[in-house]
Amino acid sequence: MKEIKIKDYLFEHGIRPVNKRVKIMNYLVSKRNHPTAEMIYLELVNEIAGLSKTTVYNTLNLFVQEEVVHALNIESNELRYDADISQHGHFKCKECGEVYDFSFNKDLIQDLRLKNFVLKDFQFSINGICSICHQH
Amino acid sequence: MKEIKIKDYLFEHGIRPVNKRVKIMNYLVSKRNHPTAEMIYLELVNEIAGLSKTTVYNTLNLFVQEEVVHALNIESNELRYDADISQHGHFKCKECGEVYDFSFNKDLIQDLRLKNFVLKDFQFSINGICSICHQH
DNA sequence: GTATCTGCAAAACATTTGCAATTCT
DNA sequence: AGAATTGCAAATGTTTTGCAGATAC
Repeated sequence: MKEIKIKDYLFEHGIRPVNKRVKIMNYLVSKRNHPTAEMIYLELVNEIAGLSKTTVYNTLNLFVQEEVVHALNIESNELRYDADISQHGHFKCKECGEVYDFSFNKDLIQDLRLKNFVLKDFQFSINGICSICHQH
Repeated sequence: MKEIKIKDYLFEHGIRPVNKRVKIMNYLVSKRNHPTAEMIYLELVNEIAGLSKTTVYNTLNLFVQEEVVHALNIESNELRYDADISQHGHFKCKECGEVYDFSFNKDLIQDLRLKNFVLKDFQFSINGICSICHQH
């Protein structure tokens, strides 16, 4: 997605597309690497003159609030961010730390205890060993 | 489960069943309320003379390491603990904050991207509105 | 008696907040 | 000009760590 498209996308979701926001969104959309705020800051601080961590946090919180980005609780000590807001789960490899997406069918949750519950946000994370690390 | 049973249970899992550990495990097993470390501390500090938060954390970390308790990433800013180590998910109500268990079948994951992956720990959390809050 | 456990205080760490300066339209 | 955004420094809140004293078996 081009930056001009991202500008439109943010604008359509009620987010003023100021430069730093566009750059951060562009990073999320093009890398698709489920980064932490720290990772985004470290990658962009050289590219964006005078970027601060506060702005990264402000921007990510705005994106989450306006629902163009999901915050992921994959690990307890850090929040990761994902611009893919379609329903999917995340697998994190204990060996290499890589995060992989996977799909699941929520219709297979059939528990009477959730009768008449309104299910809103799904967070499905699995950890283990990925196929690459498993070969060794 | 009686405290004597809990003593045996801890011992069988390689955990020396000292008094404070038995009390903390007993709390988790009898309440089944997915508490935070803070909640456990506040509930037990009156019952156990001179309990400290450090001991609560030490004990919970030991329980997680020895796999008699699961640490839950339901919310990003706090870890919750569950002595029910069977596979199940957690629903948290946005209104009342109550956490409910639900069962799921891991067959709902059908994704070729996880072929040859070793799936170890499952964390499935949903939030939304529970049936009680939804009536109002 | 020796290894383990405990608790205090301090440290670590990610994230949030207050507020003054800057920037955008 | 006026409102929104930014960034610094300080605050917050949870969890961890170092270490000396207490306790368990």
